[in-house]
Amino acid sequence: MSKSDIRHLQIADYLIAQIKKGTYRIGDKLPSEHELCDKFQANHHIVRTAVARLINMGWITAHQGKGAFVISRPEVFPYQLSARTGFSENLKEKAVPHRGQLLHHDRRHPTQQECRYLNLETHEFIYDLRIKRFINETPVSLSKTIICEKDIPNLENYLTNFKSLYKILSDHYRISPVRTKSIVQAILPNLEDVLMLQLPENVPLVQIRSFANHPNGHPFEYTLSKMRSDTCHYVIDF
Amino acid sequence: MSKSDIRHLQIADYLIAQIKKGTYRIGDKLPSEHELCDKFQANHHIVRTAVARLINMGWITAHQGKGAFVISRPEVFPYQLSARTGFSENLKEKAVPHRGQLLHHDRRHPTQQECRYLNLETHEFIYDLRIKRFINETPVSLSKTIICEKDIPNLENYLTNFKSLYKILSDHYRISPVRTKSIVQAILPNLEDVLMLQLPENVPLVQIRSFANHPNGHPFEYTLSKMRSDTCHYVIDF
DNA sequence: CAGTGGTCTAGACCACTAC
DNA sequence: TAGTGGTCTAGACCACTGT
Repeated sequence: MSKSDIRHLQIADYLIAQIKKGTYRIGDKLPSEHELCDKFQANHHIVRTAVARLINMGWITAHQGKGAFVISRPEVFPYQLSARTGFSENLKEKAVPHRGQLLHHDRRHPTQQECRYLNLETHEFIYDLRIKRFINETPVSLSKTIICEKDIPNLENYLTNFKSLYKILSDHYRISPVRTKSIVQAILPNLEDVLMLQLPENVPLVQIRSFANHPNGHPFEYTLSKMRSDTCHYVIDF
Repeated sequence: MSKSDIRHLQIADYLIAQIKKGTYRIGDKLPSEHELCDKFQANHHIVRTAVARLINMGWITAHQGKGAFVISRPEVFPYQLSARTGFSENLKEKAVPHRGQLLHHDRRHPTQQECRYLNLETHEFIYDLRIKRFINETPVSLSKTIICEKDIPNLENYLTNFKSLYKILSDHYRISPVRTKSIVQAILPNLEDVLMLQLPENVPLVQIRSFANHPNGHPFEYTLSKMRSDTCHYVIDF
């Protein structure tokens, strides 16, 4: 049996084609799962996995009790990946409501890997920040940032009423980190990501691991971020 | 009912934790689905969706008749995303067996979108190339490239025994395109991608849309590529 | 052949929405 | 209350692997 014979993939493919063709337009309600079962002479399960595929691919959303609707694609925001910009800097030029929420912060010794990344000794200290970011009050990304403590003593003092990390670094330390390298992957969210970002279980995320230097040139910051790419695209200008 | 109560997500999470902890090591066989059903007192279906999740997340592979095994992560290849490099140029420095296969080529008029991208009129011509790329004989990416015909007349003549597009451009036209912009997203494969890349249905892919100029500065090439990110990571140096 | 993963059916029960 | 999507059970049948 070939993949192309698989019933739920066929059904998903057919529904996507219908949406592309305009049979179902943006905002339209799809037939109910019950109706789709009749139409395709298939089981509830099969129809559901097909529908789930459309949800994960970003074609539709479903709401219990209401139905499944072709997505009115929210505006997609370009997120510039460059040597100099952070999340807020990127969006504030545009008139986009956005914010960062500090989930957790910690001052601790670095792990061995973090020592390699930031060129530190294990007895030194780092700050470990977990940040959740929103656009239009929709959660779009989770990130974990590790920064050398010696460059930014007493960071804790500035973390109340957190808004933007790069703003704190700029306002209180006059540091504007310089991104040197980013590694890009596509991943599926783990259970924590699913809960934190209120995602369907199989929506793909862009994961970026970035390294940034202190303006004076030494390794300063390591960030791992995971972002939904249905609301935000990374853009690189060369 | 919260997402964290969902049985198959719990089971997947548990199995992942076991792999991380080392209970199952690289190359080990997981218990059979039947055994997992017993262990978790859950249905075949539920166990299977949990297992499917691990497959899609890249933790395990499954083979009919044999079992499911913790993945011996194949070497991950860094793919440099820069202004000047193509696929082959990127990998040939490393001793990695790789090749490109030309699936299809066409000389035709551009669509309206392609006209905008390449600054063309609808009566001009473009080449439309579909290329599938392999690393170690594993298919890793599919791409669609649109190039202005006027800069590369009679491209057809050089497409037999296709190996690398950028090599053809360099050898026969002395053109080395300059990438100006890339847009990065995470997507799920459509049915065609699944078949062509021999993928599990829900493995996330990195999709990159790139624009490149002719060395003399005018828009020259537009490429949409989809790549598995379990075998290849995009790396950007700033 | 038995054991394993892969696809599908039939049907129960729940939670949410709209009327 | 009826209709909708969401989770799960029980069990059939197939395809592939190793003996």
